[in-house]
Amino acid sequence: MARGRATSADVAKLAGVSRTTVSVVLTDRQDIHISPATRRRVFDAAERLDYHAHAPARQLAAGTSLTIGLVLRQSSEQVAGDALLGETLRGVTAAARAGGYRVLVEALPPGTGGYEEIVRSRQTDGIIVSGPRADDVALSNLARDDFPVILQGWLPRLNLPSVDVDNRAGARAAVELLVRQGHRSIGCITNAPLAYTAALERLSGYREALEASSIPFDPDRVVEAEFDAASGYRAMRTLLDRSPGCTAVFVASDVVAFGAMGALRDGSRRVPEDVSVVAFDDIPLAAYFDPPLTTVRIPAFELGQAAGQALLDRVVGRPVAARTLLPTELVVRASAAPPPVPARAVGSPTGR
Amino acid sequence: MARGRATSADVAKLAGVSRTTVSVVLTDRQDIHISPATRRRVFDAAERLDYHAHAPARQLAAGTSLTIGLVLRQSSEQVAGDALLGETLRGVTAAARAGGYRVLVEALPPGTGGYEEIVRSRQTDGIIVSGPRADDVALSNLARDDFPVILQGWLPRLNLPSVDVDNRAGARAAVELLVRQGHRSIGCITNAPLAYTAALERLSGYREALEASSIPFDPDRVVEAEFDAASGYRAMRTLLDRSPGCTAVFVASDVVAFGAMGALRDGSRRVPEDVSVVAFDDIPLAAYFDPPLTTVRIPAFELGQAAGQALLDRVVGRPVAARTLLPTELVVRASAAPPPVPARAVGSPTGR
DNA sequence: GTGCTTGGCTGACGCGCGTCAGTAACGCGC
DNA sequence: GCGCGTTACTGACGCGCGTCAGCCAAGCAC
Repeated sequence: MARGRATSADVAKLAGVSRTTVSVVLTDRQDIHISPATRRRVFDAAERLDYHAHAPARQLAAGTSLTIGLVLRQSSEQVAGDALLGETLRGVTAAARAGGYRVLVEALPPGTGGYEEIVRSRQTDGIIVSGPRADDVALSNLARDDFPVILQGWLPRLNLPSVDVDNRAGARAAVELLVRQGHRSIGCITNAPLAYTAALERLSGYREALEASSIPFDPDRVVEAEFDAASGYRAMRTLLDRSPGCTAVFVASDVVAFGAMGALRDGSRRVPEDVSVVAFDDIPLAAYFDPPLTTVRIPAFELGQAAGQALLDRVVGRPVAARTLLPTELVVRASAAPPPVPARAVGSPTGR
Repeated sequence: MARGRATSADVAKLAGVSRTTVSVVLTDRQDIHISPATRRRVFDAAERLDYHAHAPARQLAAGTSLTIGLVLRQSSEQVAGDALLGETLRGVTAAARAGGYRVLVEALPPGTGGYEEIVRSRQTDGIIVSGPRADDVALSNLARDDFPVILQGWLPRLNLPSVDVDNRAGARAAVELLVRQGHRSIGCITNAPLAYTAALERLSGYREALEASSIPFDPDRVVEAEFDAASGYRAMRTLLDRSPGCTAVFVASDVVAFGAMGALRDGSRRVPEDVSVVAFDDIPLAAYFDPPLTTVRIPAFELGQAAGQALLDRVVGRPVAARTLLPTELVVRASAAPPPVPARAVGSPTGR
């Protein structure tokens, strides 16, 4: 009885007006004037009947679902390890709510599909695809059919608006700090296989910083990890093997860095006395690493919010930038310090 | 043109059948027989037109949204620090998908409201409320009106089905390990203020373990933290002040324990040589703590899955247990060891 | 041939809402 | 008194689908 059963017709009858008037009042349409007295009667009746408009009916009639989709394409391990996911999710929902929208989440490991259905069936007005992969057929179909899609992350080919963090600039800033501290032998452990654009971008930032300081790039000093601490541990062992002379390492993920620091401990290297570590993400625990981690902060909430906002813009037809890059911030803590031995040119930008 | 514009009428026309037949075929109704030939014609036509049923229209006609809601009531800090959120979310979506449902997520810090609207407006057929608070008026309204609601977490008063991890048993197992190792002076740092039932339950488990071993409960040895590593750091300082004699601490959250271990380091206590630490959650990083953390594993994915399944059962009217408690598992690593000094009765269950 | 089933399909209604063209009442200037 | 807005509201249609009673032809027993 009380289960939201009242319809707008009931409200109309109780208020002594037509259903149209009820609709006009409750959707708060500005272009049609209804006298304050009538308006009030409608509100009262609606409240008395505990009326709530039936969302599907409204969606059918209005032609809009007022819902956006968030599709998580990351693998299970990525999701599990992504300490910033909650923040990003909050950002998306915040942006959606601000625009009067809801958020439908689809967590689909790559391989499984079917998420295009939620937008093709008009259950959502558009989707944000997080962690897109280049081999995603559904995604290119959607792009071809001009559905509202925003990429959170980046894909080179597809002509879809993307919102991301400025991975390259962030990585560059991190490595530049190491250079400024006097390091010349700097390793790099990626956050993921290089098929992931974010990993590639961060690696590019690393290279840029080296090149800007005329430090030759040495492929032997780059080791790929994949998302979790275990891979970071292994990568650091490999790096220590291949390039024992490194005085600093840029690890492109805090979680991976956590494992890497474990490997340094096990190899009896002190951080930062023997080896400096700078990482990427600034997860909540980073400040409590031992030593506290110097890392590049990702504005996770803002990232979600920006993606949500971009999608809403796209949905209502406002222009959307092809690529939005959110700035990062280097958070300096204690895991990076000048190198141990002769310490050439401490404090000067390069050793030129 | 290609934007999902084809309706079932178009399919019917192309296939040379009625709209009813199209509906019957595409919704795969078992109780009405359609000849294989006709069936095939319908499928072909649908595919040729790239037909996708309009979800809102279907929802309106069928009276079900095939969508469930997941309402996150945790504070922003909790969400940010909840390393297991992604897993739980995956579990919920997995259960939903298995039942043909979608998941709508509402991330609403306490204080903000309005989430009851998604179920009152029939946008979702039911909701899972994660991190429910006792003072949530919307929640009691929903319970009163008999809407399908599943609590993830527990609330004493409300008569709503709940799915949770067995916090008490998990905590008890953790503390029993410490007792078995010979500890008699065991502190406790909660994961949250005791207004949170999970925190209270874990504290109860701690007390039970002590009582079972005839170790007196000392309120001075219990310090409340709140979700993050910073509070764990502070709590441990307090505990060290108040009860310097503790040889072990049960910290009811890995993240809090991470901060607490920082405080131990700063206080020149070694783990586990001077102080043993056992925690709760088993976040992905726990295995890489220094030393690797002995902790109680929460089956996060299964938790979400169980909650999702319970809600689906509730929605279709199947009976649902009033309280489902998922078992935890004590993961023994290196952060707990027998106490330093005389080590009374190592290996025997209690020191009786 | 008649009556009765059965399989295979359709016509028409209804779900609850948004919306537009239209109407009735009213004021106002001349 | 007439024309001409304005204001405040309503009637009726349509959104795209699920569904049920009912229809027709074919098969079968007698």
